[in-house]
Amino acid sequence: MHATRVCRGVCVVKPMSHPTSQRPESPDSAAYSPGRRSPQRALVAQGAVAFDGAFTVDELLSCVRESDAKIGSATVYRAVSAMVSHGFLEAVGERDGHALYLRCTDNEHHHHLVCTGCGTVAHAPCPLDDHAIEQAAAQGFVITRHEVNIYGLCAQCLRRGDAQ
Amino acid sequence: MHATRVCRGVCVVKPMSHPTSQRPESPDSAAYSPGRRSPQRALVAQGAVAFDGAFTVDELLSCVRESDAKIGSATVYRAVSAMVSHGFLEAVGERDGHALYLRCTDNEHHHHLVCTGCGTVAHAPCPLDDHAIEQAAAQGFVITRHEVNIYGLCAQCLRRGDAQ
DNA sequence: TGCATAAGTGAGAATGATTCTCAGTTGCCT
DNA sequence: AGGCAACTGAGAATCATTCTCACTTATGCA
Repeated sequence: MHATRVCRGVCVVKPMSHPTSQRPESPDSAAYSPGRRSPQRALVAQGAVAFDGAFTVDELLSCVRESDAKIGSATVYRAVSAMVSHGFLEAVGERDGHALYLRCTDNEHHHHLVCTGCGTVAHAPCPLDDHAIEQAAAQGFVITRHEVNIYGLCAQCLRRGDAQ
Repeated sequence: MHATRVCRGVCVVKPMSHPTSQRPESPDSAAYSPGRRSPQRALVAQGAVAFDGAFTVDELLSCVRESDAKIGSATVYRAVSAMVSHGFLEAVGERDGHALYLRCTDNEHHHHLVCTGCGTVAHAPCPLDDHAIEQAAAQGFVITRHEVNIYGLCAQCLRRGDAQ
């Protein structure tokens, strides 16, 4: 059951940069995930924060393996899953059959517009405004869940003339 | 590149019924798919029309196999893929890891609200109104593609108290 | 009609992201 | 300190979907 606030407006939040070069924050695993703290989960959280846009589990795995070469892919999948269910990460669609995730600190309910060229993300409004929900209810429907995935190209990728 | 018309309103279009009992239309394969006509593709199209709501490829396969027990699953996947790219079918999300498809004759651009209990479908408005698109453009973004999947429960399933 | 050919078919193998299993390991609570 | 549940790594398993390949068959043209 999502929040149903209308949020109009699309604003760029995160220009992409290579995640391996910096670690801007050091989030404690307790900050995003319930249960025990482990160095692996902390590394995965750090990796997620280091990405400035949408990323796949594979990309996150590569990033984390630079700090811990022996970390298993199942561990990263498990950590991502925990972070998603705890709201630290959001699923924002897919790229070439790989699920895309995003660290978004904006608590206002909204969706994301992902640049298919570089992963840069913009905010997008939620389609489920009060009007839509009322009309669904008038027909006897109760909405329980929704996914909105929007893809496009950012200014930089348009300039570079990236395909797709 | 989708149409961007705003379409407000949610209306029930298709109460679900068992697809095996009737074949309300007999669409010619030429009507939905380019290329050669084959009895298999015609059967798949008939099966798709027989469903009054969202269905998975598996369900469609079972339905079609009542007419042609030897039809291969790859054939149905290929036919569904052709129908989707020709606009005869639409992907409307997933159920238990199986993609959901829908035959919708409404040409107005909109999305669908799928009952997770029975597959009944309602129309839902598109989130990408002019305002959202303009604001994306103002940030340099060009939207190329979007997916909106909404799930809920219809009046009947709510009465029956179906879970999820 | 008869033919050429490309598109469609069926069977089964391949793919590949994700999940599961299982035997350790290790935080954390008492 | 001890107990135990949660976490980990390795690799197997899952399973929807796609691919391959040999065969069949619409369809357009001569």
